[in-house]
Amino acid sequence: MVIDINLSNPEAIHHPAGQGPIPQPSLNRMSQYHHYLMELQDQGIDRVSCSRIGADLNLVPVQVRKDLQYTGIIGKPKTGYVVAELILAIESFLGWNNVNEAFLVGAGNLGTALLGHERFTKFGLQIVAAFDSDPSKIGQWVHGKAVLPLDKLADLAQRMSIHLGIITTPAEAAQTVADEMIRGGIQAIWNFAPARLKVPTHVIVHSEDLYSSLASLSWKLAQRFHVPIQQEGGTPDGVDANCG
Amino acid sequence: MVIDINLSNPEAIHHPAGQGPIPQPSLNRMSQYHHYLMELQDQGIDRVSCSRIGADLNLVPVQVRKDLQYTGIIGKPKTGYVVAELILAIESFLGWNNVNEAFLVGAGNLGTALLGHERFTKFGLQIVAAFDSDPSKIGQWVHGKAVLPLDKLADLAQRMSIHLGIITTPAEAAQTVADEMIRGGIQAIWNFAPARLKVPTHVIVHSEDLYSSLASLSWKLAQRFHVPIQQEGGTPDGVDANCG
DNA sequence: ATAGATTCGATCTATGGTTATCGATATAAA
DNA sequence: TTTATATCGATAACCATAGATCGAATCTAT
Ligand SMILES: NC(=O)c1ccc[n+]([C@@H]2O[C@H](COP(=O)([O-])OP(=O)(O)OC[C@H]3O[C@@H](n4cnc5c(N)ncnc54)[C@H](O)[C@@H]3O)[C@@H](O)[C@H]2O)c1
Ligand SMILES: NC(=O)c1ccc[n+]([C@@H]2O[C@H](COP(=O)([O-])OP(=O)(O)OC[C@H]3O[C@@H](n4cnc5c(N)ncnc54)[C@H](O)[C@@H]3O)[C@@H](O)[C@H]2O)c1
Repeated sequence: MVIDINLSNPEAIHHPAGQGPIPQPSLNRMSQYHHYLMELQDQGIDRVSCSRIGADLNLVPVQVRKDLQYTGIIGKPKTGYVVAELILAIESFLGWNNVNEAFLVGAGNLGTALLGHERFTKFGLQIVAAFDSDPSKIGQWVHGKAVLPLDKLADLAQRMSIHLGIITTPAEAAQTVADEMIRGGIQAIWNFAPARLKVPTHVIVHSEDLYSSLASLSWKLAQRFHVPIQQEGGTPDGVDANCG
Repeated sequence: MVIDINLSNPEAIHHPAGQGPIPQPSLNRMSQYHHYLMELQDQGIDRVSCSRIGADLNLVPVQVRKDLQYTGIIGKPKTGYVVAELILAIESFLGWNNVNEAFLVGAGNLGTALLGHERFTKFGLQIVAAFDSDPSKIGQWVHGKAVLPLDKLADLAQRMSIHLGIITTPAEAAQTVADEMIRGGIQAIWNFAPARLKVPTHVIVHSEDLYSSLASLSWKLAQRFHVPIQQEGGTPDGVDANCG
């Protein structure tokens, strides 16, 4: 999910050159393009067209073209784009060529998984420390990162100029943690707890709602089994097969 | 990101009573409503209006009303909805009152986190077994679930009538795993690997693309720091604060 | 009992994102 | 060199979703 979307404030999202806003869905597709292009590069393919990308990613070519235009890349008729250039364009567009140092709070199941995910560094995300409130976890090391007491967060974030916070605590604690992060000057929060965070407008919050995805999935699955009668001229199962 | 959306096929999504399609964004919001209503119930509140919900969830009341109508719930003017009824309506709508038994493949970092998440059972998801290809993991128990060899999956899925598969393997293995799941008659796949799965049209795939979220987040963060000049009458930072 | 306030449900409009179309341009083949 | 074809980039049409409005229903307070 993601889905997601659901901009409570439909304020335009502007991209660096100021050449107009970028739709959130386009932004979400960027990492797909990036991943796909990396595969192409591994295969030694150095040029690619929107039609090719679209065919492989199940998108109409014109949508691919529009999305890529936001990165500022310029393609050549008949040839398409240079894969290497395109990858760089996307990485630069997303800011993946700079490192974002982050603090993670909640060294539990999910937090541990994220802490152990080295691949994040390839995408500019460097989790530098973990925080928890559980005395038995404080002082331990998880995947090479120290678990510190939560009350050290704000001060450290400020001193280390950390701008990104990741919340993997239970929902009940999420707001407290977010407040603490903001107190430390953190600008953006990646929230995995199913909670609506109240934050000042200048703070970016991106909530990863797994339950929302689960809802979507189980609804579709329920459709599949409980309404086999429904047949009104459309597809046998009126449910789209691929979304995310 | 949640997200998403990105229906490659804009085929209508129909809901049980066949009273028209439900927008994917509405579906995604359902779990938010559910979570919020549970909180209300904990606080002993038994009635709620769309205005109230909207105020608390940062949505306009009319959108809340529309979303809730999809569940078939019927409200009373002046009073609003009965919280308990509404919760049941949403759960029944999403199929959360039935149990979805699932197989998980890839008992690594993320897989372990999911296996250990008991709360899923509250939402109808019961992960009954894990699978892996790593001989050192096979035969072990993770959070009380056996880790079995992948080649047992198809047969077991069929015999146990498992309809849901969860993929938490590296991207390279995802397609193989998906194929195996489909061979076992699995109808829906919750995919956490950053890979586009090719599946028959009758199989539902929901990809949880964390990199996509990360992209969105890091783009917004990059905006924040690299374009402080941009000031064209709108908000100081033209980036929306809350999305998911 | 009646007046007033509030909210639901339905219809209509606006916005934003997706998709189709068209001209321009670069490559490849004749 | 010329011609055919594929692809880009821009514009325009289209469609889904979000948001506004309005009448009808219900509750509360006088
Ligand atoms: N694990 C999953 O698969 C999964 C799936 C979906 C959603 N989530 C959500 O992710 C979050 C974390 O899930 P989890 O399974 O890792 O839970 P967990 O219980 O394993 O870990 C939570 C951690 O947060 C710490 N914590 C609690 N209160 C804190 C506070 N006030 N300050 C700092 N740390 C605090 C706990 O000590 C613990 O280490 C939850 O909100 C959960 O709903 C998890
Ligand atoms: N851990 C995270 O925080 C995180 C974040 C974003 C995305 N992801 C994605 O989730 C997936 C899993 O991540 P992870 O960190 O748990 O990786 P991991 O390496 O810890 O675990 C992967 C597991 O899959 C198993 N596996 C490999 N090939 C297999 C096959 N063919 N059949 C069955 N099992 C196989 C491995 O033995 C291992 O146990 C990856 O695709 C990763 O990109 C993970």
